Amino acid sequence: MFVSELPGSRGATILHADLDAFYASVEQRDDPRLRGRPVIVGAGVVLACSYEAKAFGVRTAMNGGQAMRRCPGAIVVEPRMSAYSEASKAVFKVFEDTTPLVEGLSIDEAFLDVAGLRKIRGTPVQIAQRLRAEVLSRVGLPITVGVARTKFLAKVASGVAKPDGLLEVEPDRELEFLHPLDVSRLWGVGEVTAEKLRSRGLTKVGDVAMLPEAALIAMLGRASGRHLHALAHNRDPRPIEVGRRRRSIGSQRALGRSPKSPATLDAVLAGLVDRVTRRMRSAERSGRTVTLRLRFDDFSRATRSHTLPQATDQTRAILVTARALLRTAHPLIAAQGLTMIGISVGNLENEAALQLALPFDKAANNELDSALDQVKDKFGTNAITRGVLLGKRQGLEMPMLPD
DNA sequence: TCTGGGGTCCTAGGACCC
DNA sequence: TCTGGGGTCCTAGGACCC
Repeated sequence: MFVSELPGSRGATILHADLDAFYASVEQRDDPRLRGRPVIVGAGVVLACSYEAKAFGVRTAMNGGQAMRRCPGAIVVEPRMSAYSEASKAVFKVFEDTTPLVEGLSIDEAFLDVAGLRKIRGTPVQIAQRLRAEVLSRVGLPITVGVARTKFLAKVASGVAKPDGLLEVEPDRELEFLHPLDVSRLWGVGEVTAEKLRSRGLTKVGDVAMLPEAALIAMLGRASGRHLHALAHNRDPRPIEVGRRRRSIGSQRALGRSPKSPATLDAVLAGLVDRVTRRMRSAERSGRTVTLRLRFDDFSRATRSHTLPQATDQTRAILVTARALLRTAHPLIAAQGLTMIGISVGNLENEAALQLALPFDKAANNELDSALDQVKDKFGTNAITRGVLLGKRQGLEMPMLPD
C-alpha cells in the first residue's frame, strides 16, 4: 500500500475534502429550477437534502412524511445513482490531479496528503483553495475542505466549515479548536456513545480529554475507549492510505409491513443475489462469506452467515447458500414481521492480485519480491495476505513473505 | 406515515490445531 | 496421562458512518 510519511512536525498538510449535500447538489446543478430551493432526494426516506431544506430541519435518514411536515415547500426528486457516480468520478479526478496521495472514504469525501507539494503548488491552504475552485469549475459542485496536521482533525475541520467553506487548524491551536466542540463531533461517537458520555456529564471533547484512558475503556470497551482517548488528545498517527479496497459487496431491500409469502421472499432473495453477483463480476471481485441480514417490525435485527471453502462470484453458488441461510432463519421470521432483507458477500479476494501472486510461488527470491511489489502497488498489502491464505488452502507451496 | 441502502470495524464465544 | 496456553477461523451481534 502506498503510505504517506507519518504526519509529523511539518505542519498542517492533510486535507479532508467533502462535497456539500452531494446528491442534492448534483440535482441542483443539473436542473436550474431546483437552485436556491429546498430539495429532498429520495421519497420514502431522505437520502440527501439541500441546505435550503436543512434550514427547515430536514435531515438525512429522516422519513419522508416527517420531512414534508417540516418543509412543505420542498421539491422531492428520485435519486439518480448513475449521475452521482459520474460526478464522484469527476471529482476524484480533480483530487488525483492535485496529489497522488488520495484516500477515498466514500462516494463524496476523501483525504489528500499535500506534504510534498509546497514548492511546486504552494501552501496547503493555497492548494485547498485551488481544489475548491477546480471542483466548482470542472464539475460544478460546491466542496468544503478542512486542513490540519492529522486526518481526524482535518475531518472535524471540514465538518465545522460546511457548507462551501475552507478551514485550517493551525498546529499550535489544535486543542484550543478541539476541546470546546461537542463530543458528537468525535469520529466514532454516534447516538449510543454520545448518550453514554452525556449521562456521565461529558458533553465537550475537553471533558473527555480530562478522563484517564482506563476510565474510557471501562465505559466503552477497549477499542472505542482507546480510540476516543487518543482523539480527544488529538493523537491520530494514521497515514493516508492509497488503494484501499472494498471488503464486502451487498444489497438490501425494504419489504414494507405486510406479511410476505415464502415465494415472494424467495423471489426477493434471488433478485438481491443477482444484483450483488453482477456487481461482483463487474468489479472483478469474488468472495467466500455470504451474510443474510434481516430486520423486523420492532427494529430488531438478525444476521446469518456462512463461509464457503472457495471464493466465488457465481449467482448459483451464492443463491444456494443464501437460501440455506434463509431456511435457518425461518423460526425468527415466523415469530416476527420481516421488514427488510439483505445479502452481502464479504471475505473478498482479488482475482487479478492472486494471478500475480500465485505463479511466483517457486520463483527465485528477487523475482518474488518484484512480483510482490507489483501486487502491493496495485492492490495493497492485504491482497498479498489473501493470496497466501488462498495458496495455503489450495495446498500450494508458498514461501515466507515479507511483512 | 418510526426508517433506506451502501458500507466499516469491534467484540465475544466456540471449534480446532499445535 | 493430564492440563494448559496460544493462535486462527467462523459466526452472530452491535455501533457507527455517509
